[in-house]
Amino acid sequence: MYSDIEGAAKPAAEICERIWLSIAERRLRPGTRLKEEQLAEIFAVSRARIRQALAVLEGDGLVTILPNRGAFVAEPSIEEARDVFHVRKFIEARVIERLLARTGEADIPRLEAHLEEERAANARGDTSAAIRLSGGFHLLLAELSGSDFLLRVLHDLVSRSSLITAVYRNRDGHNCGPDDHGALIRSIAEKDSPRAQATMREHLDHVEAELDLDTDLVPAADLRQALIGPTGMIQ
Amino acid sequence: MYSDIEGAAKPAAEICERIWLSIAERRLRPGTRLKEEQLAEIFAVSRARIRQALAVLEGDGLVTILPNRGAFVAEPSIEEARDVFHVRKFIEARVIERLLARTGEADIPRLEAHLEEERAANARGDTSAAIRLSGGFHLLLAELSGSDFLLRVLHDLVSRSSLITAVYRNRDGHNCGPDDHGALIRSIAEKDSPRAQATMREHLDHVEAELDLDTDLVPAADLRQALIGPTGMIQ
DNA sequence: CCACACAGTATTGTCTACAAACCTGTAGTC
DNA sequence: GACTACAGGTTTGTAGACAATACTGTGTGG
Repeated sequence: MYSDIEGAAKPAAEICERIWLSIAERRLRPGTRLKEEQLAEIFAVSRARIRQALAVLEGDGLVTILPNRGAFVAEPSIEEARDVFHVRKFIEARVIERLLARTGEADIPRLEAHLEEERAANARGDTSAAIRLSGGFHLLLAELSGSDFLLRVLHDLVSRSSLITAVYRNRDGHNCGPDDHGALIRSIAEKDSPRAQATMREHLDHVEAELDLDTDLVPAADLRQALIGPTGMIQ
Repeated sequence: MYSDIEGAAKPAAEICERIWLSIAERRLRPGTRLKEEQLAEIFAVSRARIRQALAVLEGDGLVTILPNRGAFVAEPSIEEARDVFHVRKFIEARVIERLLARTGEADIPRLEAHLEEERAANARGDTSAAIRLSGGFHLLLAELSGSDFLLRVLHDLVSRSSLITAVYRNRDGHNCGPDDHGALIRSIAEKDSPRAQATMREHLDHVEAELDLDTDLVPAADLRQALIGPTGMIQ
């Protein structure tokens, strides 16, 4: 997820990865305060490195930074969740369009190798790896599409999706089922662009359907709303 | 453009704004090296502030940072340009969809006030203001849509579009004509979502059509390609 | 005369120390 | 008894200095 970030500072990407995984695994709940010095001690690095890691995570929508206040695990709203998935459907359709427009003969083996890793992680119950690889599959597609821009946008979207899934998922299923990814690879191998795009759309619909985006039980997004309610009256 | 960035450090946003405007006005050409100390002296701030400004600009695709090498004004490829406009059409359609789904009675005056500013800037030949307000119109729509996520994504897209327009525009016209924005406001006022979305799409098509995205005359994107050519043979 | 290696210079990356802002708890006053 | 003002402590923001890395120019060997 963050391992492919360019830069001499390898540890910074590692810190992002660890924090991101902790959020995706629900070990860090939304709203949790992330003190810089505390993180610096945990990761045994200087505060400066923590600061730039937090800045990256803020850019990906995983943490919210309030000036002079500190960093907190972000709390995506239901509307944001819908927007993210809405946009993802278009972006990933474009990714597949670009992917199939390329030569792309050598891509299938790489995709299947990735899928195999996913299956192995699921088989041995390695949740961390499963989450990481699940998002990584979509990023691999974007990478193979050859568009740096789409890769960047999708990185952002996948990152946000991880947080959204952690907050709103209604059962303990993983982000994306490997079966869906397998079907996706088959569609791509057939080089039928409209059909592959449709498969992707169904896959994302499927992921979105596993979320509780209908309830108003947003988990303490705002203290005021959580205690008083939207109307402003004490309930 | 960058003026609404949250944060105690107001100057950082100002630096981003100045650099962005210089790029959009073609005062800074793609590939230009941006030395930190030099910028620090120009803006009379510390190098640390420059670094974080450059990091923000890199996130918006305006500059490219090479580790241990420095920051350079980015050089968007033609394919990236197409991707950006392709994505913009979907994002801005979504913005309008969300905007009209809201109550949005008080929005029209704000949009018209903004349009008036645009016209005034154009009338007095203030290119800086015209560029700033032209992008700002689209950001205002996103802001009025009420979606922080869409606003963020669109900020990124508008930013990249500015650079793309600066590189590839085939005449001296501004980014967006105010007339198009006027038609857009009328469509929105009528609360006919499909029609307003179509108007937006036409507007973006219009902007894209003013770019030279067919030529292979990418202005020195890569020194090797610029001097030797894609085939690798001396021409 | 050309190619390679080396050293000097300049620029970036990182760390540590200081200053400013915010929150919490306490004392004073109406 | 409750509200306001103030002080202490904690946390973030900023600046400056040091170390690492990459580029440029010169010298030497073939």
